[in-house]
Amino acid sequence: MVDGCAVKVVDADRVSAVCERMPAAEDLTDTADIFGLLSDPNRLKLLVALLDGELCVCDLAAVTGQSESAVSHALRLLRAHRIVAARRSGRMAYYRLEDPHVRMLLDLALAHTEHTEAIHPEREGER
Amino acid sequence: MVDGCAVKVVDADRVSAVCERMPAAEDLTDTADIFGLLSDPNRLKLLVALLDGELCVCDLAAVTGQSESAVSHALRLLRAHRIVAARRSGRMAYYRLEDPHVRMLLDLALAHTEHTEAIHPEREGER
DNA sequence: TACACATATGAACAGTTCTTCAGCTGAGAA
DNA sequence: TTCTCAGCTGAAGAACTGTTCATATGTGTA
Repeated sequence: MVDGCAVKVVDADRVSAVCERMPAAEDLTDTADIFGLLSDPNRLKLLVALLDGELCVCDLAAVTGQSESAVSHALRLLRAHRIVAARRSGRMAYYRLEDPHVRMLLDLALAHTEHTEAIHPEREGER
Repeated sequence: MVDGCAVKVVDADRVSAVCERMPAAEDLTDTADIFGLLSDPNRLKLLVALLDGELCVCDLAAVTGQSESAVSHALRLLRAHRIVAARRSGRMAYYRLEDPHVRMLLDLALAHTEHTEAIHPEREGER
């Protein structure tokens, strides 16, 4: 299970302990993928819009201020990862947030950024 | 506060209601930035390694199987966003996870991926 | 002092991701 | 059937991101 741990370590015990607890590489990349899907402001806005319930593509475009094409591309990606799901009705497509796990992440993340008074870093902070 | 909402909407009421609840664009981009920092498997691995406490750069490199240079670059980014902080001791630098908000996101995300039995999608899923 | 070591940094390249544009599909209305 | 409308898609270019290599800084040791 241990990859390249123990090459030139300082605190060998802590290193192997941390390696023990390290999740499988596959789980880490899956998790990173989810975060990646949430890391685009436009996609994030779409998902936030869907927190309250389903919306059709053109309403999503209106709410998020994106082109319908851009929305459609974004939804396709999210749909491929089963984060949203579509319900079709005539020529309309209604999307909803399907992944409860992602919903929790969104709730947690938004709860914080709204409280935290904009600590805009961006600067090379050393302390 | 409402951007370009109400252009060509289907359900005008829902659209304006959702626009009301939509967080400020600035908060959304901040949140997206945080998710972006968590969206790289190597950076994620570093942060997970730091969940239990501080580690020096070379131990982080050993644990995560990355070059020390790569680790240093990643830590610089995370430091600039105040997600990690460094403690210097001689020529060593010990890093710790500084942002409790990010810690919560990591805990939540990992708790799920470990339970959820690999629902590897990647396919164009329609239903 | 000179050297070795831990970490930091800048620049450059490769790979990925986002956006836009043009055209496509399929459902409903005329 | 034909037209319009909602949504979908692929391709192409631009913008961004991560990695590597070479070099720099700064601390402890000889």
